[in-house]
Amino acid sequence: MAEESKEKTMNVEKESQAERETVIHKMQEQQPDDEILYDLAELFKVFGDSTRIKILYAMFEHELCVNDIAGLLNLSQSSVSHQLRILKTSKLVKFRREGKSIYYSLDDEHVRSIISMGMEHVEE
Amino acid sequence: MAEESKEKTMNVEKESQAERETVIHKMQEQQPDDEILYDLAELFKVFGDSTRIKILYAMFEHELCVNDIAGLLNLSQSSVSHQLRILKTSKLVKFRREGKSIYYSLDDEHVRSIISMGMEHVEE
DNA sequence: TCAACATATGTTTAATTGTTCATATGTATA
DNA sequence: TATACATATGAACAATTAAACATATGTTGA
Repeated sequence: MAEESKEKTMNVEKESQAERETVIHKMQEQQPDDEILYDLAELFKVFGDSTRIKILYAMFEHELCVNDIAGLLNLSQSSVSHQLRILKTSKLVKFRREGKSIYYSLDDEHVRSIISMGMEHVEE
Repeated sequence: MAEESKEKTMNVEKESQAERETVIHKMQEQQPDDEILYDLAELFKVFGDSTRIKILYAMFEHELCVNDIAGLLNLSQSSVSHQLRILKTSKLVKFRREGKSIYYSLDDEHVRSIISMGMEHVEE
């Protein structure tokens, strides 16, 4: 009796173990291509620098030119320009020229959403 | 006449320039504390590594133990464990012990949302 | 308690990356 | 077109960090 119960339990465990392996196997197929996950990581890497986050956040409400940003955040013009290039390349910001100045702004709503979600997580 | 028109234009430009400066000044006050933006960047930094993204994505549907992950993603046990520690510290994953194994899963819906948002941006 | 398994941690090394300084490009105006 | 202003770019350096290897901790069952 105790023997049977034990065996039964073991069988159940074996089965759920086998099931788990099947699930895991399926997951391996469902997992997106490495390339896409690599791109995804690259995207978050761009958000993962405090200077760039400050720049992005500053543009939340209003477009800004390079000098505005440098003054606002107390950063060198060069540093801001380098970071804006990275943000441009990742399509996180867009820009328009007006005379001598170039005005930058957030490229789309995804950017806002991602930052907002992150904020919610951080503020807990 | 032409003179007056020019002056008027200049005034308008001056005013909007002053307005812009006011707006920028307000922004400086609205900008969250440096510390929060620093934490936010730190959070995204955690998402900004392809190994960690792969691990997180693997856990999208199902909890996994360290060995599962290592096997699934073809990573060393050590590497997975190190990365899980980082994910734990950032509260992106939670875990429960079952016998010898420790099962990890995504900590909350924010994690899923942030990754999904990122995916949408990348897939464009 | 001991052996085997699962996970965690410490350390070293190679590669990545943000900033700074110097300089270049581009634009408007006198 | 010459000068000043706004932005971009190149190169060098310092700091960060992921992976690998070795080892430690913790758990189970004999």
